[in-house]
Amino acid sequence: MEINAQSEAPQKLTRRGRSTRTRILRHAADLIYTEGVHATNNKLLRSAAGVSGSQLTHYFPNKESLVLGVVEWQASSILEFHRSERFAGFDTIDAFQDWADFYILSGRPFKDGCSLGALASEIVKTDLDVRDELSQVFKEWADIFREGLERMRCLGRIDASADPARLAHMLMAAYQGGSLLAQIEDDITPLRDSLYAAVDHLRSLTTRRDDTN
Amino acid sequence: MEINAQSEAPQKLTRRGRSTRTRILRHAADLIYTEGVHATNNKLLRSAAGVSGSQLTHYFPNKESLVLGVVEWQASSILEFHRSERFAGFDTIDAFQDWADFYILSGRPFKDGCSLGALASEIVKTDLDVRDELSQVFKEWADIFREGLERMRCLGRIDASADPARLAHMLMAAYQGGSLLAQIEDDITPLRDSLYAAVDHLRSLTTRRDDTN
DNA sequence: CCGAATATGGACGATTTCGTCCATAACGGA
DNA sequence: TCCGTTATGGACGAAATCGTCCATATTCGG
Repeated sequence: MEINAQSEAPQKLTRRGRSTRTRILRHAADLIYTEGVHATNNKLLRSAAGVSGSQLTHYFPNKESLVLGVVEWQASSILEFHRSERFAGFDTIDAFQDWADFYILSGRPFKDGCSLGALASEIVKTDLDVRDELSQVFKEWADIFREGLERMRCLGRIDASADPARLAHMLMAAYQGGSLLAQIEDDITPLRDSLYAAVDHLRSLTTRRDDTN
Repeated sequence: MEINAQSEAPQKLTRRGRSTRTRILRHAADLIYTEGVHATNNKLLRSAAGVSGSQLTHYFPNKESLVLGVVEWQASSILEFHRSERFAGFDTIDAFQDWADFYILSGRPFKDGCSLGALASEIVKTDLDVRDELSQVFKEWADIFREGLERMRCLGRIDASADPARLAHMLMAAYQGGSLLAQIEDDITPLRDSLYAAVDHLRSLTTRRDDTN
C-alpha cells in the first residue's frame, strides 16, 4: 500500500532481488524525469543503476513494463503527497494556496515538468499500454481535489453553485498546463500565474461570511 | 508571412520542389500529430507523402530540421487562427467564450491534444534544438490574449486589478493542461471543465456595469 | 534547343536499441 | 551441508532508424 510500485513484483524475489529491482526503478524514474522516456535506454540505465543488461530484462522483461513500473512509482508518490496531512484533505482555501505555493515558493525544480504529466504526454501517443493505468491515477488525483471542494461546499465555505468536479479539473489543468509552459519557456512564471489564477478563482467562489480580508 | 513554414526554404527550389517540400511537411505534421514525433520515421513518412528516402534528406537534411519545419507550420496555423477576425482581438468575454466553445462544441477532435503543445511536450526534453522557436511561439500566442485583456481593462470591461499577463497564462495553461488530461482519459470533460472555468474566472472579473446577466 | 541546376529513386552502411543466451555466483530451504 | 532457485555478468543477434551515395530523370535559364 505504501510502496505500491514494489508490491507489483512477483513474490519470488529475494531481499537482494527486491533491492536491485527498486534501485533500477529509482534510477529509471529519475532518468525518465530528467531525460525523457525515449532517451532513457538500456545503456544509460545500466550505468546509472549499476546493473548489467540481463538484470534489466530479468526485472523488467521489456521497456513497457519498465515504464509501467515508473508510472506506478510516480503515481504513488504524487497521491501520497496530496493525501498528506499537510493539505488536510483540501477543504480550505489555505490548503489550495499552500499547494500552489509548494510548487512556486519551495524552490522545487520546475524545468522537467510534472513527474507524471511529462511522462504521460510523452507516451500517450505511443503503443505502450499504460493508458488505463494513467487514466486511473489522474482520476484519483482529481478526486482528491473534488472531495475537498465538495466538503467546502457542504460546509458553506464556497458557493453552492460551485461545481467541485469542474474546479478539480481546472486545478489539475492549471498545474499540468503551467508546468508544460514553464518547461518550454524555461521560466516558472506561466506555472505561477496559472496556479495562482486557479486559486484566485476558488477564492472568488468563497461565500461572504468567510471573506475575512 | 502567411505561409511562414514555406518561406523558410532556400530560394533555389523550383515549383515542383516547393510542392514536394510542402507535401512532405503536410504529411509530417499530420503523422506527428496523430502518431507522435518518435513514431514518425522515414518509412512511415515516405509511404504517406509518396516520396523516396533521398527526398526527405534533400528537403530536410536531418530529423531536427523536419521537426522544426512542422513546429513552424503548426505555429503559423495556430497564430493565424487566434488572430482571425472571428475573435476580434479577444477584447470581449464573448470572444473568449467563443474560443472555448470552438474546442468543445465544434466537434473538433481532441484525442491528439493541442497540435503544438503535444509536439512540444514530446521534444522539450530531447536534444532537438527547437526550444527557442517553441518559446517564441508560445509567447506570441499568450500575447494575443494579453493584449486583448489589456484593452478590456482599459475599456473598463474587466476590473482594473486584473492582471492581463497572468490571465493570459491561465488561459494558455487551461487549454494545454486540459488537452493533456483529455488525451489521457480519452474524454473531453477535463478540457471542457478547465476552459469553461478559465472563462468563468474572466467573467468574475467583469465590472458590474457590463454584467448584463 | 542545350547545358547546368535541381529533383527523384533505391540501395547501402553506420549506429543505436532492444532483448536473448549461456555461464557463473550467491542465496535459501530442507 | 547440499541442491534447487534466484541473481549477476557480458557477449551476442535481430531489428529499426537515420543519413549517404550515386545514377537517372526532370526542369530552368539563356
